[in-house]
Amino acid sequence: MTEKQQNILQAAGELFATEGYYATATSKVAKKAGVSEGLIFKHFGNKAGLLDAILQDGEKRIKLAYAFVIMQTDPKEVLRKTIELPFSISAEEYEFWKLQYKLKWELKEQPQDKMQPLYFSLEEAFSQLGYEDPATEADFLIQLIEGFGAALLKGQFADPDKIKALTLKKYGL
Amino acid sequence: MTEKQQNILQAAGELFATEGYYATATSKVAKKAGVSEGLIFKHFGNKAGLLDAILQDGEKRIKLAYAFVIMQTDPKEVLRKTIELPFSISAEEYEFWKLQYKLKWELKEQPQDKMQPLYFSLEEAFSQLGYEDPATEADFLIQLIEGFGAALLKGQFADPDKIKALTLKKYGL
Amino acid sequence: MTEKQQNILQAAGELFATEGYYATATSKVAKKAGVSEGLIFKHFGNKAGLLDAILQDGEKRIKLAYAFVIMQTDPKEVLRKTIELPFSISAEEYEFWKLQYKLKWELKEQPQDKMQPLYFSLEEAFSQLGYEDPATEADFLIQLIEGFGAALLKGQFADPDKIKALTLKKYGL
Amino acid sequence: MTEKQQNILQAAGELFATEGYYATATSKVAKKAGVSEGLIFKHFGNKAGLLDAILQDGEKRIKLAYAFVIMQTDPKEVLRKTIELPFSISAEEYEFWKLQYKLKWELKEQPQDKMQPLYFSLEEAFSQLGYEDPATEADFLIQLIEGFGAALLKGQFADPDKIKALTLKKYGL
DNA sequence: AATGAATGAGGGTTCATTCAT
DNA sequence: AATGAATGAACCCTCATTCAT
Repeated sequence: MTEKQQNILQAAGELFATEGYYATATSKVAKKAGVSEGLIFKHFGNKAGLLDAILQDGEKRIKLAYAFVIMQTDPKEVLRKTIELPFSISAEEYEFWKLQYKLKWELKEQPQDKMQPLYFSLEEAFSQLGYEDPATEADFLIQLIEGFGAALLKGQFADPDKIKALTLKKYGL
Repeated sequence: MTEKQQNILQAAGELFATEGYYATATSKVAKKAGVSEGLIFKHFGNKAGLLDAILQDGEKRIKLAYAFVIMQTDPKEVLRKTIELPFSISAEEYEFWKLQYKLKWELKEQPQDKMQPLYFSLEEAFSQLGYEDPATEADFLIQLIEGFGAALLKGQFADPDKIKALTLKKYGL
Repeated sequence: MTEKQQNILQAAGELFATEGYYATATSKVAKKAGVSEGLIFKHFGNKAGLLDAILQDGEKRIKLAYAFVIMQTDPKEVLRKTIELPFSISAEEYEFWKLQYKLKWELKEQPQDKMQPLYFSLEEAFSQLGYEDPATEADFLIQLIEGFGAALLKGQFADPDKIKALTLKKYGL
Repeated sequence: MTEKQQNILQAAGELFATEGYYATATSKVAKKAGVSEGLIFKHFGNKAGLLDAILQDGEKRIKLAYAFVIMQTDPKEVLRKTIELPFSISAEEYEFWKLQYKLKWELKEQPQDKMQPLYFSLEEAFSQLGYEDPATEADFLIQLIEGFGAALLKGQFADPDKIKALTLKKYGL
């Protein structure tokens, strides 16, 4: 992967995240990346190919983020790390996550569910903690943190810390 | 409002909901509405004006949906109706809600927060029920049902009823 | 000629004069005239018909302006009145003359030469005054005052009075 | 400047001169230039940009034409060359001048006055020749030749040579 | 006489993509 | 690997004109 390829991915990621996939022209990507328009197509075939490359790159990063949660052995720790996940997004990661959420709504064919491993891990944790219906609890929590992620990215929380604390408390953490 | 205007709004609503705003050509809207393309611009000025008309129409419907919740006097009933809200979307309303969610991510300038009235109502309910931090509880619940709405629209729940039951139970309902 | 017809002619005249014929939409004319778009076509057939009506109306006014010059008996007076013509345009006539000049350049088929009667009158005057080549002198003077008209309408003269005085002097008036 | 760019300018110049700026579609320009329509916008941004390019090109040519007059040292020669200017337009230059005149009336914002240098030169010449009011004489002559130019382009002179001769004679040349 | 909803052709412009260099 | 000139389809929008009322 040459430096220019990296620049293209970086520029496209930012633009797709802020403007959206359809609203971003390849010419804009080229300009922002400091690269000729033709090069994008040389490297990624077409606009969809460019998107794929970004999505694949994203999948790795997401799996990495979840891996840290999953590898916890203490079930309480699994829950805690899961809940803390959306609240710990750093400034650099911000754009990246915005892109993930945005594309989830913009694209017709949903990128495959990347939550699957987390789901199993949560189910196991709830089971160990003696919850009645661990599967549904896992579903519930996953949707909760997805919702939190969305709200945080759109700045809808007056005080994120309070929400985090309340959530942890609800799970006895 | 003539019949053709209605047709345009209907067609545009459906297309924006399924394809997205940017990905939908005005020519497609015209075709689907059985109308000349020029008429769209005669009535709504431009594509953004068409979107506005849809959004305004949507706001009315959303407020109506929430009004039913807010007018409950029993605080427990307020909570119950709030939680049941996303699970009671009928087939006809489905497209409409999909559009609302989709646009929330696609558009740069967020349509104003339509949840405000619900927020106050929930805060009051939690307060009456003796919750420690009613404001944060309201925030929490709103985000929860927003997340549920998104998940339902994308078909991410294996068994919605179980989720609903679990949620009600968590709130002692 | 109804009042609305007058309004249309008035509005169209002003718009054609300031914006140009091609750059003026019939919808703009209708709006300015306070009239429905359809009415223009009811009365004038099409946009070209509207232009024709204006042009014909204009011809009358122009002939009237020249008639005053032509009916002079003293040849010196014919010259003087001819020269004074462009400098005596009042504010109300301003728009009208601008239109005439503008259309002369914008339209492919030139409206017929309205100067013919003036030409004969000038030729006769120059002849009586003993000029060597009266026909060419008439051509010359007509072009001179056309140029002056154009310059005045575009505000290219620092001091119109001086130009007028100089011109009169050159003709011994 | 590639060859295709030249073709576009050439085609646009001719069409703007004969049909007018507003009445000329960019698709027509592209067709005449043997070029895709998109290329016009790649190179000139928009239709107005294309016009600007033509206008700037024109300014150079006009200045060149006047430079020849201005560099004369003999004041009589300055006058003579000024008067001869409009009568010496060759067939190739014809289109170009027609465009200049046409745009002067069609465009709202007048292209800057290109006559300024000639004006100073004429004022000086009249002054040297002992004319009473050189400034007004310069204004007068400039308007005269502008009028002649317009008349020649519209073919309003029965015998241009006679007009030229008469004009020279009036200035004692 | 008058309206205004409705049309369809065409306008300027953007965009993903190709290709010679 | 990289450029940038070039394309053609599609896009949003405007306009003169028609027609039912």
